[in-house]
Amino acid sequence: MKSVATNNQTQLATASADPTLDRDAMQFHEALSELIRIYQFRDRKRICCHDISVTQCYALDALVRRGALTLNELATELYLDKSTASRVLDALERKDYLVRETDPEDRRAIQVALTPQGRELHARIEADLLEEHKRLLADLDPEVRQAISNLIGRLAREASERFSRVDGSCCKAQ
Amino acid sequence: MKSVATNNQTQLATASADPTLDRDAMQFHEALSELIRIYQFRDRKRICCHDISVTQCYALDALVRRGALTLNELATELYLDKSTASRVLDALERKDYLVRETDPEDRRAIQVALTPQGRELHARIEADLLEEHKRLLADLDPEVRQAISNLIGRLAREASERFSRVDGSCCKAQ
DNA sequence: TTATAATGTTGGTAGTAACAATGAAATCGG
DNA sequence: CCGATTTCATTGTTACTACCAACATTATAA
Repeated sequence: MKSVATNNQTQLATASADPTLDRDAMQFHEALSELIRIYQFRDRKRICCHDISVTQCYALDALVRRGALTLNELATELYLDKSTASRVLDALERKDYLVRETDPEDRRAIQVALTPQGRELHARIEADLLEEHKRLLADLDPEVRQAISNLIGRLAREASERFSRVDGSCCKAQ
Repeated sequence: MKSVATNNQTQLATASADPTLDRDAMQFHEALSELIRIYQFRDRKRICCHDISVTQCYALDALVRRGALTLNELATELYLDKSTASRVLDALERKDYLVRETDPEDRRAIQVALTPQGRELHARIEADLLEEHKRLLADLDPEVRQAISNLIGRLAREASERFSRVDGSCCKAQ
């Protein structure tokens, strides 16, 4: 179906229905790949500022967005193993960014809650990112900004649906 | 909403010049964060299909885009330490996706070149991604597709400039 | 009550990535 | 030309991440 060394097949697949789709998709693919690539590398060196890692940052963010969570909920939210999530919490708890509290309704479970320091760190990181994004948007027209946000939001939603549907566990790698 | 309860200064900074920028930037920030987040998690489990990791995939991609490279060039391209890049090559060479060849002009250096298998794997991965992106774009108008690609390309370029300029080595983490 | 399931923790293992040190080859200065 | 320095790639070491499996504790079902 998709041995692409040649591009005849993909053309055949959709050319009749939508002649520009292939070219548009190619352009989109190149642009998005580059964007993802840049942000991914940036993540390693910049998002995780102040003294936390990328995963820890996502954990903080999840706790701000969703409020106090149990470890299982957090692990699900972050697509992590619960043991990994537990260790992520260890690190954040050591730095006083959150606390584990036993759930009064289910004494097996814990409620993970941010401390003021954790909330403050998250706010600082968010503010930094927002500032960056503001600079990126500054010289665009307001209606273009709106269009971008809408489109990116839509992309995110569609991507999310697609990825959650498929879920083949690839990448054991080595 | 969100974390930004704290910062009046960002409002002061630009409110007079551009009244919608703050709100637009906020929306953009949320949309983009979500997109990045989704792609980042997907990376871990899906891009790296077939039998290679994310980093290995980027290495393949760099070799396709830039042709044969020395290890140093590749490490720079991937923002990796030389030693890490060398081990990435180990893995890919073991799977016969590339070969190391001594550079005839500098016998300290190696030229890393893809094998036919490596090229074919890259083509297959690209084709998969392209197919996904095609599906994402399929129900958008052609002019909207163009606008998206242009905007994303621009975002990538601006982000790239910004990130390469700053380069504070954060994230020692733990 | 006992059996089963769920929650979170810990141990073990593998992979990733950085820093440091090394060997080998090229380059520079005298 | 020769020694010192620099550059290129690799190996050793260390730290972190993430997965699986096993476990103690608690909840729920039979």
